[in-house]
Parts: sequence; C-alpha cells; structure tokens
Amino acid sequence: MKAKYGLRALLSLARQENQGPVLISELAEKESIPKKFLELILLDLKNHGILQSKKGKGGGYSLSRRPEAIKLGRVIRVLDGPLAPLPCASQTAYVPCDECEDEKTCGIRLVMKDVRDAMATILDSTSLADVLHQVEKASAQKTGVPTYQI
Amino acid sequence: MKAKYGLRALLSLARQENQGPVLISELAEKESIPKKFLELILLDLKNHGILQSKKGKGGGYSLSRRPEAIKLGRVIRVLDGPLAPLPCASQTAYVPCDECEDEKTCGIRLVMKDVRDAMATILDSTSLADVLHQVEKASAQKTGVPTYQI
DNA sequence: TTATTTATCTACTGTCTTTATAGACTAACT
DNA sequence: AGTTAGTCTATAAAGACAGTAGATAAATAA
Repeated sequence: MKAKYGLRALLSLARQENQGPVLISELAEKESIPKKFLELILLDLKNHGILQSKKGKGGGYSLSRRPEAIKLGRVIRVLDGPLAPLPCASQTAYVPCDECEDEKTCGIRLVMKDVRDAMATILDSTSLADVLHQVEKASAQKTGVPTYQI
Repeated sequence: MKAKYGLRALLSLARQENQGPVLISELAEKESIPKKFLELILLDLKNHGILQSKKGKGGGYSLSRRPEAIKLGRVIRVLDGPLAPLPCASQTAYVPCDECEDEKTCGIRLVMKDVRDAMATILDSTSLADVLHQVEKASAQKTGVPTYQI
C-alpha cells in the first residue's frame, strides 16, 4: 500500500509538473488516499530527496527532479524497503541468513538473486516519465487512436 | 520464512530422493527449522499435492513427483501467496484495486505486471532439480573443480 | 490386541508490521 | 497578527507472521 500510494502521488505530481506546488489534501482527494497517511509518505519521500515542499499559503509538494530522473526502484526502496524477496539476496540491504552454512552455494539464494536482478532491472530503469508514456500508449490503443502524430 | 523453510525442506528431500520417507524431526534438525512450524508447512505442501506422507513406523514425508516436475513458483504461491507485488497485477490471484478507475490504463499496474511476469518467468521455469544443479555448479567453481567429468 | 511411532489437526499466543489517526507545533505568506 | 500549510511525535487498531501446545488419528510391529 505505502509504495502504491506513493507512486500514485508521484505520478500525479509528474503529470502536473511546472504548475507549482500541490496541496496534500488535493492529492489525497484526487488519488483517494487517506490524507494523514499520505502526509507521512510524502514526508518520507521528501527526506529522501525525491520531493520538495513549501509551507504557508501557496505551498504544497512538488518533485525535486524531473520525472525522467525519478526511478521507481528508488521510490519503492524508500517506502517498502529492499526489492529482494530475501535479505540475503539484496544488493542494497544485504543481511545474511543465520542458518545458511555456505552462502556461496545456497541454491535458494542463487535463484532469489536472479529474481531480485530481474525486478531491479525493470524498476531501476523505469522512470515516472516512462510510466506516463506507457499509460498514454495504453489509452491510445484502448480508444483506437493511433500512437503516431503529425 | 515460510517459503524459505519450505524450499529448504523440499531441496533436502530432492537430494535424498528414492531413499524412502524422511521424518519431520530429521528435516527440522538438518535444516534448522522449528519442528512444529515445519509440520504446518509440510502439511500445507501435502494438501497441495507437492508432498506425500506415510504414518507410523518407517513413515515420514517424500516428494510426490520428481524434482524436475516441482517448480519453485508453485511452492512459493502455496506458502507465501501470489508472486505479484500487487493483487491487481496477479495472474493466478487477481483482485482489482478499488480506487483504480481504469485498470487498463493504470501505469502502476502495467509496470507491476511486467515485474510479476519477470518473476514468474524465472520461478515457474526453475525446478528443484534445476536448483540442485546450480548448487553443484557453484560449489564446483568454488573449489576449483571443473564441471565436466569423465 | 496392544504399544509405539509418526503424521494430523485445532487452537492459541505473542510479536511485529502495516495502516492509519490525533493533535500539537513550526514556517511562510498576506 | 492571522491564516494557511507542512512537520513532527505519539499512538492505536488490525492483521500477518512465527512459533507453540496438546490432543488425535493412522499405520506398523509385537
């Protein structure tokens, strides 16, 4: 949930880039996310340099970088923790298993590392902008409007 | 934990295939898994047709199919639930999001489906036997013993 | 038949994480 | 000053997760 909410909010912000800060309450309503919960999420994202905020009238949240520069992997790690199914297979938050006698030859770890790599390859190469493009393409297909333009 | 324990136990059983049923307590000790917890896991795997058991003296658990036929994806779904990061991206246990207005064009879902597919591709194509082979290869490399044999 | 071995089942109990809420506080703008 | 909006801390409800306990049923052996 946390990562899902966070991503929804970020995508919403990416869609209205350069239109000034957006209020938490506005985001919360538009994306139907509990407002107080969204507060925590956005704060977390701010503390990790993904968002910036402005207080007082005319304030709110905005992306601290271009949508092209914000990768989903980063966001998910901040909000949900490491991508890897097992801590011993994580690149960014490695923790060994205590039962494992020889990690180098642990079959489960070998496979889970493959899984982690597959996930990371997708999530660390996909940016908010990429997602918006995918959505555009999908809705164009859906309405029968061709993707190419003059 | 549950899936990890389950896989460890299954790999152990795969290693001693055709040597008759193995006691829960034996498995629990060898793989350092809490015995009572392992009971539940093995029972679950039995109810899903992955294991078979025999009661009384000389009893215990054994694989109900060859290690080649038991795919990791199956095991993980039984013990940990669907692979997909989000229920709306699951193939085997699809549940829609309530907030999502148009699922066909939900960007997050599109990406998470890609992630799910990547995971499923690995886990549904890797069998217990495959894992054992990988381990063999890894330990051969580690000890400097070449993989090929006479 | 009885005793023994071993799996089976039900229920339960902490602990931790997730999800969420409340309310006081601080900064900025008018 | 007053209002708007983000910041911070504490906390709580709910559920998942990890593990435990103990009684039961089935198979085998004597």
